[in-house]
Amino acid sequence: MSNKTPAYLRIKNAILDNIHAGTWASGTAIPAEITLAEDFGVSRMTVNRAVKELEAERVLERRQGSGTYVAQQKYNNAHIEIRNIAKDINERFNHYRAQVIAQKTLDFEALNQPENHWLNALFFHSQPAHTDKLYQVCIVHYGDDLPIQYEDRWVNAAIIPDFINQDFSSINTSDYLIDHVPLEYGDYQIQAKLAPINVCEALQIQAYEPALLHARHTKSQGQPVTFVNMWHPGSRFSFGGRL
Amino acid sequence: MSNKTPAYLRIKNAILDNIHAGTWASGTAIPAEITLAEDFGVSRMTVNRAVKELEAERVLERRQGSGTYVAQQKYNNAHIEIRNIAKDINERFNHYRAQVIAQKTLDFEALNQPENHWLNALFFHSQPAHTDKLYQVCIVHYGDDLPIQYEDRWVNAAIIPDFINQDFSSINTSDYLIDHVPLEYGDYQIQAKLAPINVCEALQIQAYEPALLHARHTKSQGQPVTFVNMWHPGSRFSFGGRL
DNA sequence: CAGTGGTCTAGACCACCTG
DNA sequence: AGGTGGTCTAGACCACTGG
Repeated sequence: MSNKTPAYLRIKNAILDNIHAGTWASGTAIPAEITLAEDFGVSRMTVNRAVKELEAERVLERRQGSGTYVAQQKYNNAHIEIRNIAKDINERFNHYRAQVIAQKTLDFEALNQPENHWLNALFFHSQPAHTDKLYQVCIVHYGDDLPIQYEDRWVNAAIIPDFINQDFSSINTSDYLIDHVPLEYGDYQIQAKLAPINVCEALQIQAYEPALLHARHTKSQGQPVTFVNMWHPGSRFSFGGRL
Repeated sequence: MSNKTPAYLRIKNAILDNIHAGTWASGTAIPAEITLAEDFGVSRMTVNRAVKELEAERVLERRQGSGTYVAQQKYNNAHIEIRNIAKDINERFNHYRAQVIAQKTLDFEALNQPENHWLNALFFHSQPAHTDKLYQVCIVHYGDDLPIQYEDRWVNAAIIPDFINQDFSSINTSDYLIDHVPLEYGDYQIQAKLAPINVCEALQIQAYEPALLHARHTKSQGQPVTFVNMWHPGSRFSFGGRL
């Protein structure tokens, strides 16, 4: 009951609820800042923050002098596609196989361990609630029995509670996520790095062999859904595309 | 002041200037919000906006109760578009400089050397004519005197005969190409690799440090125009973007 | 023109970190 | 305990859009 949740977050969620429920359809204008401020009993600056953040997350679009509109559902416009490693490997190799290394739940207590604080920053504004949970899976993807990708993924349990019960040696994590949530926003980073020891071993590479790290953070309707580190052996993997 | 630029932008730029000038080094704390507010003669909320945006841009890191710190600067680049390294570096660093390492012409005889056969495959269907020529340029791009990119580029002389006469320490190769030929198609590849010795030296990195290689092949009206290898230090460069 | 978002103020209370 | 960022208020003026 007692919400120590910041007002701007309550407003963001309320707006998202309205969008999700279909009350505010894509392309239509939502109430003006001043109206929302009155409705929620807060100052306009607080509403402004909520709306501005949803704009940054591409849930809303604002036009000065005109209004604030619900953004159109966006398809994948030729940016980095959400790649499916299973399909990619099947295109280039004869045989694809996934080996699940770990599959576990991080509860409130685990999230409060210092080594997991960076996850809280990504998922829970650094302040996990007692009910917050993350699922973690580590999967090695093989092409013709050669490791191609080490996938280290965290998933917000509140959004996809059933994620942890899947058999990811037969179901691809990306496929499962795409089927169960509309992924609408994310950022990624691609780096060349030396991989940690355990990753090197899983990928069957030497410690000094460059690895290609593809990290991605994905949100759906303003909520962080998943963060994933995808490590690839530099010698067996490259990232390609067309302009 | 009667400047038309918003106060929060002036403050952002002032902070960036201090970082670029080295006054505020990576990892050190910058003045508190209230201090900056007094210094700039604005309210704390205005400073808050400036600092919060720089945090979102990963220029600063904030810790509640502790302070605001200059983040480890890491170069970031979206690789979807045809990017201009000069512009990118100018956005991120104070000073951009290009050093031309080599600039030469490969004639029919040179193209028939075994070590150049792969170029023939890319440009001339493996069968160069006597009149076929390629230009080659090697350029190191610096941000604040730190090497960010080693550019090794080959250009089809038949399409842009005047390419070789340009001064690429002042003109960007991409700019020149875009201005002189309609680039309509290309493919790229991104790899993690150990760079050749000469590239390591030019980039001022150790031989075992992973490098991020971005290779691109561009065509215009069905004719191969340019092939380029762009090497980046893994420690100072990453590709990033949004979905 | 009236309504909207863009920006800004001068305060305030709180949670958190560090000495 | 004192300083820091996190949040919030109740106003304000401006620039822009639309009818």
